[in-house]
Amino acid sequence: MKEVKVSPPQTQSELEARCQVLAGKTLGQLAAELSILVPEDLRRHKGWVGELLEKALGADAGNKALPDFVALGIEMKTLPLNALRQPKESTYVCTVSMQQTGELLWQECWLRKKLAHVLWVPIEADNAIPLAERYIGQAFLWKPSVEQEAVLKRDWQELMDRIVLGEQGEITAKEGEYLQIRPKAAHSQVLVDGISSSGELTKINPKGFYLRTLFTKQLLADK
DNA sequence: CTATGATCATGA
DNA sequence: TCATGATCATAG
Repeated sequence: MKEVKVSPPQTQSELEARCQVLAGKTLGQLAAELSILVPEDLRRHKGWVGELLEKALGADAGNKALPDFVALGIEMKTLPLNALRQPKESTYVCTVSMQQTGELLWQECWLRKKLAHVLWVPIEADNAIPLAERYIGQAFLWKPSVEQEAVLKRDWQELMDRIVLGEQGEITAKEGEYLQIRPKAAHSQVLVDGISSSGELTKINPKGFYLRTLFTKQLLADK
């Protein structure tokens, strides 16, 4: 089995056309076309669906800190759906830098850049459906509305303010309306440098920004 | 270790 | 039941 390589889309309409073709296929069909093996389940392959879709659409960013479709500046995210066809999980966006001290600008932050233009790909994710039989839905492009961006900016600023104050150890996933901060690491024993409230260097568990399911439900409803 | 891709699994 | 906190895989 040799994996099929898909070239990067050159235009947005080319990307949309590829999504049109994917919609209505199962993950098993798509994997077969690309000569990729379907795992038993996702327990030890949590990123498999996202990686499959990136390959199918020709994402070319690899694991670099760039949008998936570099030339188009578009980020791709899968949107796992439950049996009710509603988003089932929160969506990971990016890592939180734990040693910020000075001024932080929303206009320049990584999170805003990542969410500037997103291709959402809904995928059946009900665990009652075998992985290979799950259907791919109709993908849609999204840019934050003025209202959405205002809330994201507020959440981001409130959370980043606490990190600047050295309170990152106290942040829980309960904070934030659309955004939340949760652990993002191989396991809870992984530690990175952070700044404590007294300004000292301290070790803490890495964290990431996630979009709440409440928010992605809205996106799906509004599309 | 950091980035990418996320879902798992348990307590409330 | 469901969100929070924990965890899994891979590349560079």
